[in-house]
Amino acid sequence: MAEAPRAALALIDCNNFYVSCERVFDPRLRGVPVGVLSNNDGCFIARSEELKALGVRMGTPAFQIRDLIRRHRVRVLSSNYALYGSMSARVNAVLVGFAPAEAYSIDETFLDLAGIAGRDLRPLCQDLRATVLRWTGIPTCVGVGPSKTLAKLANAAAKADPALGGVCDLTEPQARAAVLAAFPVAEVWGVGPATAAKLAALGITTAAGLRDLDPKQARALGTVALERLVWELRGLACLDLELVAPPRKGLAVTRSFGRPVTTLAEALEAVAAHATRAAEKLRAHGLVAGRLSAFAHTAPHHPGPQHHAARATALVPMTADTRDLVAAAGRCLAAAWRDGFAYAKAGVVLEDLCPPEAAPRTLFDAPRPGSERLMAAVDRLNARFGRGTVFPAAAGTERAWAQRAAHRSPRYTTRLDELPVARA
DNA sequence: TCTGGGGTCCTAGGACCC
DNA sequence: TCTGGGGTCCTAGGACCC
Repeated sequence: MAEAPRAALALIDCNNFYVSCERVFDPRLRGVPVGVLSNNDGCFIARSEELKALGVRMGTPAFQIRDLIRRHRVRVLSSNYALYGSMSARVNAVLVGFAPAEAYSIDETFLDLAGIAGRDLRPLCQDLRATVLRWTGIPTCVGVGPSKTLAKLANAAAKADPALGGVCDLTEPQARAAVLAAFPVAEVWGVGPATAAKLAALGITTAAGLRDLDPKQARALGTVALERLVWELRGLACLDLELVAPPRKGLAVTRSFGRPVTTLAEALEAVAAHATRAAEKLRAHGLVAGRLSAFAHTAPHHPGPQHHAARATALVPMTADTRDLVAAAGRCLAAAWRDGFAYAKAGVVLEDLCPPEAAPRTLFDAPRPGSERLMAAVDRLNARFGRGTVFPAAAGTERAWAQRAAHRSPRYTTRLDELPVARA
């Protein structure tokens, strides 16, 4: 009987992805501590190795380490998602040339190496890293294992130990034992703080400990997800590679305000702008929505009275028309609004998404005539002349509530007027 | 003064039905 | 002197991920 092909999944993870993207286009950022901030210039969401070495943790609020930033001349950047999204597409374009691929997140891709398994995979993985680096400028690490969870774990091991040269292969059970015994269970993919605490109470602190937990006990302790994790750590793949992206279920546009908002009029403007952006995203996916909710809430970190204003409504008929979504969002927020609070954040969430041809027909609520053609024209104008060229009046022009983004780099790869310039 | 945004999956519990 | 059992659907909230 022929032996079944050995399962081998590779996870390619870009190193310090956002920082690496910035460094591709600005060499002055190389070799110095660099951090990229979240929206609103709030906290650090990407750090160069030099910044990690200074002890700056993921998610640290920028204002808390102002001193350290000045002392060590940390280069601080606002996030530039147009650049990162486009660089991510470049990396994936390289990877799909190697093997069937699942783009898991903006900086991680799984590859199915089963067809190539049975020989040493390390030279292939090194070739893959070198090709991505040469063609995109982005450094990566590669982890290989018989399941997604073990591939993730192998990747973390490759990142942690420079001696491995950026590649760690855990397909062989002998290779796994030592790595799992040294790997903190709290860092296993799928184990968050709540589960880690429950496991610690049982004396389980390493990935090896979780692997050896009775699957039934794992299910009782957590959920079916924790039981699956035990099997995955034992080398049994429970999570399939998703070569075709599953249909999207929901979509949200939420933003903190640049400063506290106290009036309904201002919050309505913000929510109209968010609904406008949500409608654009919805149409870009070729979908319509059946349900919308809008919210505004106060800042949970701040003292003072807290309030979370939120309402949802059905969209009948289902729609992707900016005018419908802006109107629905405004009605929801106005209905939920209470005066007397300092609101910090607002958003619009769309759910029950489906392609228009799958949307139920309604007898009495006909869709707006000409909606599709009008929206297509608006999208074309905004694509050609820049986002925000055409927008509903309700979204306002003052935008005093808008976010800070004081340090954004140019959109090198997606805007002609922001192309990098080389002087020779 | 200053603490992100956008997703998915799972479960419990209520409403409702036969 | 005593109130079934089982099924589906929906929603809210928790947990986790990047």
